[in-house]
Amino acid sequence: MKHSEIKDKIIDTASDLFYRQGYNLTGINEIIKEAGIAKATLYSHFSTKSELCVAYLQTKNEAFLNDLDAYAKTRPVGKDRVLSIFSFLQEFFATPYFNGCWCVNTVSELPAKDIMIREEVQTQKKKFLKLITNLISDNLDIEDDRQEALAQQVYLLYEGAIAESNLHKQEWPIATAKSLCAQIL
Amino acid sequence: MKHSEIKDKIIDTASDLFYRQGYNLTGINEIIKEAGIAKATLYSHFSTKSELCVAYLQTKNEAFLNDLDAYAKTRPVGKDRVLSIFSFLQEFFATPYFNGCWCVNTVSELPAKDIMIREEVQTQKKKFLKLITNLISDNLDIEDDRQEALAQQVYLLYEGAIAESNLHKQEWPIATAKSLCAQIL
DNA sequence: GAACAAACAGACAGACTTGTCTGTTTTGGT
DNA sequence: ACCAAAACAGACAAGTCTGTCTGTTTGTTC
Repeated sequence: MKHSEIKDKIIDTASDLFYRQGYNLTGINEIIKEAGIAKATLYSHFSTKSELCVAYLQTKNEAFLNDLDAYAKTRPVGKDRVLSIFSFLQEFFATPYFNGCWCVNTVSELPAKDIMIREEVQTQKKKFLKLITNLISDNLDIEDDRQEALAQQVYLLYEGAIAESNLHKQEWPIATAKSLCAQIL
Repeated sequence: MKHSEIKDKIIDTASDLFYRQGYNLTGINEIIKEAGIAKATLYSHFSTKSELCVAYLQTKNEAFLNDLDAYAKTRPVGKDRVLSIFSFLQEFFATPYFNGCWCVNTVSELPAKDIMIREEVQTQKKKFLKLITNLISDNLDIEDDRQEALAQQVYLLYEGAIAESNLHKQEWPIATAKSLCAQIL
């Protein structure tokens, strides 16, 4: 296996475990066992567990933004395309892998003073907000100075929906957010 | 100190630490040191750390519902009284103690299979949803069959606001939720 | 084939964790 | 003033964790 392939394998395995079980409840030993690599190999790629956590968040978020963007493009231009972020979430919720938002989950586990990871999460959420803003400006006929405020509202609905559908293990928060979003667009 | 006073002291201390630092990052030894009690005393009141966690969530939630209810009653009847839940959140956010939602934070830390605490959180959130429903039916002139759906929307906005204001450490998600709520009432 | 880099297995240090247990001191009710 | 219940201090068991280190094996390049 190539050097970079091993690195990817580590990230993939860690991502799966971190997301399913949580960061603190997943040990380094479990990761290396699952990935089938030696401990020294992991530490030659990532010098701390925290560093691996950042890679996990980045990888997960990049895939999310790409998948969501591709998904939206399959919908007809207009309102539908903006609302598709909730359809996307509904499909994600229906899978057995769904466990809420990786960013929120990770931040909840860390001490408030762990600035590095909190900032990483904030950066990623800003990218997501940017994606929503672009969806709105590309698909709706709204004056420029209202776009930002509308994007924040949609963002808030999405975040509420993913958190609450996970907490209750029910779909209604997503449906509620979607219909409210349709109402304000 | 009376028996029940010691129990309260344990819960108060544990609540403070669990909320500030997280459940997994707070050890039993830290709690007893901070509370100034012996370990055996703690274990005579709570047989496991998990049991103490349930007491923490119940106490915190009860206080929250009572405080919120009392706060709302200081506002004029009508829309204002419903919107006051966001003013309440804004005041909470402004304190140095603010660290998001204790329920969401705790659930994020626990293994998915920890049913007991997840169910406790779901129960408490249903009580909160009930409080919102009551606020709506008491203060707005809305047909009965729309009340439940509206309450779910307001609930979703609140939950999004508390989570995101905590994640970004900024107030705008609360203001956004409040104005969107005012729009749909 | 020799040499060098990287992955391997796994022991180990040191510091944590929860929960139990022993034995001593304090406290409250009669 | 006595007695029992309860709180005290803290050692201890048995397990967890991250990160380091030693030594062996594999794979690639010259």
